[in-house]
Amino acid sequence: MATQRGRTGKGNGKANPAEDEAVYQAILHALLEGKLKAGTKLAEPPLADIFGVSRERIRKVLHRLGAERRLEMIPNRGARVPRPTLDDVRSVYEAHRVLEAGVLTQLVRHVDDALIERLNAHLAEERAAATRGDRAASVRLSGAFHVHLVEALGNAELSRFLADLLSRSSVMVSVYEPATDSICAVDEHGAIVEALRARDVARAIAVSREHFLHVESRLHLDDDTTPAAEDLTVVFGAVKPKRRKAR
Amino acid sequence: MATQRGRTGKGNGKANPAEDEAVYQAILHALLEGKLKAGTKLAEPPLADIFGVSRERIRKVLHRLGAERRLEMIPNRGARVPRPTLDDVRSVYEAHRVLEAGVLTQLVRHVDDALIERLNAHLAEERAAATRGDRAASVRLSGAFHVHLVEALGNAELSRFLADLLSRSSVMVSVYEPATDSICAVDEHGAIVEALRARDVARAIAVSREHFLHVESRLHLDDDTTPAAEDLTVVFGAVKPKRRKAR
DNA sequence: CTCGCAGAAAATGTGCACATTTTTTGGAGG
DNA sequence: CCTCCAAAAAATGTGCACATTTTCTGCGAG
Repeated sequence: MATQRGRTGKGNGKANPAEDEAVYQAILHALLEGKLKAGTKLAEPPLADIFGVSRERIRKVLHRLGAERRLEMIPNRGARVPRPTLDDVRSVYEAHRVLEAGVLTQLVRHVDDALIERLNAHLAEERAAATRGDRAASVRLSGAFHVHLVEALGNAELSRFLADLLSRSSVMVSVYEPATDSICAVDEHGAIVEALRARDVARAIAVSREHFLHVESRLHLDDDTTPAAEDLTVVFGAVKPKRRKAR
Repeated sequence: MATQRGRTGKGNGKANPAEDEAVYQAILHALLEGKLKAGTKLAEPPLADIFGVSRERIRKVLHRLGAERRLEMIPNRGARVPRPTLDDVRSVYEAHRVLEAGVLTQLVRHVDDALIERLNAHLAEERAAATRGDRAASVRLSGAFHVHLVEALGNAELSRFLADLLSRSSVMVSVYEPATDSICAVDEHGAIVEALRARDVARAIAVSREHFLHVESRLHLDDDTTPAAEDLTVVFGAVKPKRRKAR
């Protein structure tokens, strides 16, 4: 009865954009969180089952994620979590590095005390998280630092591009995990702010560059390439278990 | 007979990805070419009629273009050609400027004679088009110059971002047409190459910056804001007139 | 035991029939 | 002549029933 199968089941096309968004967010979140391992197949029927929505709903979301290049869509063969190569990862880091060089170049023209103050406040947060040993917060704040830099320019296009790069690299760390030990070097962030305060473009760029190369160097290839079969019901554990399949 | 309307028309789900692509390309092309004025409503039924495909096909393409932010999608209200504000345009130009600063910074580390030679060859083409008075070619080559620069880095992410910016600004010129007179200053491109050859980062960036500001300054607001109602059959004139409506 | 290959099962792709908005139309009243 | 409002018309959104394609399965030949 759960889904009224009686009759020919004429469409009752009731609009519910929030539901689309919920499914989208759930899958995206699982993706960014690294809960979905690279190579995992995302089939429509099981997902529709798990979220308790129609298959069309799932289909639309999957295609959207594909258009955003967060999923790999193959015609007639469905969606898979992409398995980035090491070169892909380097490409993303390099892009971030190049972008930040441009951002810093532009930023030194607009630095003011207020900006420096805001950045320093952020650095304080980072240090607090580091000494606290809160790794999750450290990772998050580390990325947020670069977001702060680009957002200081107030350019929506650039901000969006950076957000795209960050989300993509955050997925990648789950494949090429950058060593769980020491955290992203808050001091390097501090050095960037210091160079900015001094209006020293060359130094800011140099420090930023070193920072990225440092992070990049920590990447190591996990050649075990786990076949990565996964149980989706576990990943999206009890999100909206309207219906289930017995089998 | 063209589209077998007899029977209840049960789904004949024959896959034809090429058709999707054709419709997508047709609309995208019209958009980039500036044939679709800002604010134009793109309704599904007429488009389906013009291209001779099902409405679902059109719908999918429209949503895809919306996801790429080339069309403005409003829930329950369909797709419209976006009407960028002057600030939007400036934002795109600024993003391009900032990005190129980063690209040049990175590029001076990898310049070699072969690259300089390629760029000079391109400049020769630009000059030829300019003296020939071929405005269309000039505009195209002017954009291609910047593409050459970023592609010299061989970074797919950066190339994609630039392509995105360029395609967006090309749409915008149809709204804020940057004076049909003198062309994009080939000399400024030449100065960038010259600075690259000399490995002079600061100068390259400065020249590039001036170049963009120069182009930006030519933008002028067309406040006439044409109501822009348009006949789609004219825009997509006889692309695939399988069926037509009499009315 | 491996390989190959039908047949079955499952998954993806598409048109269509509606439900739900939104937009247009046509007067009635001020 | 303009404004407001209800009914009609048109457009968008959604589930579903298929067709098509891919993947899985079982079994027999080498």
